[in-house]
Amino acid sequence: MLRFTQEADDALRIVWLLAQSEEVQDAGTLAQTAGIAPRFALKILRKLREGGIVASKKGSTGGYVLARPTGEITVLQVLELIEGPLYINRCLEEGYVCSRMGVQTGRCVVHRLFSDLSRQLSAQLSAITLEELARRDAAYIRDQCSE
Amino acid sequence: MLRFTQEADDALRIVWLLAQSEEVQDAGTLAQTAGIAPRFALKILRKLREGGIVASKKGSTGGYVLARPTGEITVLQVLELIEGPLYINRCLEEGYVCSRMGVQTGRCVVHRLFSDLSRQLSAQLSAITLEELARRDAAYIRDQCSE
DNA sequence: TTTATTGTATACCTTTTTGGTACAAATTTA
DNA sequence: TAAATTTGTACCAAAAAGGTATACAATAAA
Repeated sequence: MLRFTQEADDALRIVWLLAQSEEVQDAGTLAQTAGIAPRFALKILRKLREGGIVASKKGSTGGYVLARPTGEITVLQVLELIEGPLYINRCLEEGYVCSRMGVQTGRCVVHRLFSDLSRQLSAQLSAITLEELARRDAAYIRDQCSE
Repeated sequence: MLRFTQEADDALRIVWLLAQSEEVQDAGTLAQTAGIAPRFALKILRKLREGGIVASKKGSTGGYVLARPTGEITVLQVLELIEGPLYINRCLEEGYVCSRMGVQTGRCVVHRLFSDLSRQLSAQLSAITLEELARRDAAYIRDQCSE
């Protein structure tokens, strides 16, 4: 149905919250303010940590922080970390063998169409860093207030 | 996982095949040349018919034809007919109520991000008609041969 | 050193989506 | 009438997604 998963959406929200403050935030608080089931948030946080987007600190004053500056984390990185490589259609997957409609000769129209779209989308998403997102947010709020 | 469904892909292939020839083509033949399970193709063809993209003719010499000229059928129309409205994320759906992160004030960054992306993608897909697709295909083949 | 708090890891369950099938009925042509 | 085709409804099975349970390990503060 061409949807991002809930999990990817949630991940983005968590990362966004972490980008809003420099301080360590614990999983429970993050989950609550983002509106995510606590256990599920932990699952996501683990993936973010393994992917090097987030760093964790254990113990009673523990929690999570961004592992890198906001200018070095792109939306695409977050989404792909959760969902895997961004391919808009099955036939674009690594190692996918398709025997239909001229693929043998590299002439499948459908394949090329999806391939182009997928590339464009990836390019767009990798151009948006958390820093950029914050800039947009600020600009949006400014515009709202000036009305 | 942000994938178009197999069904949408199949629908596009069927429509593409129909666009290649003016003649009536029966479901069996279409299914075979497109590499789709025969019964499944029928299911798709029914949707395409209800959606006014394809016209059908019953009886022993029956089959399917495009209901409109190729310049008046867009890729978006075909995809949305199968998958429903193109929303890249849940929170963009009609009537979806989201209580998270400033949506109340219309300030949810994530929502706006997905909203923008979704709109862009829709615009792109609705700009591509079957006619345009054929043009691209011809251009592609021309380039291939000139090498 | 104990205890509370937090993260880590694995396995499991439930629901939804997706892909595909069965079968009977209706329609047209030969 | 017989054969070939579309039509329509209902159903089923596999996969993906979303979320939970349980047990365990690490850390910091009391």
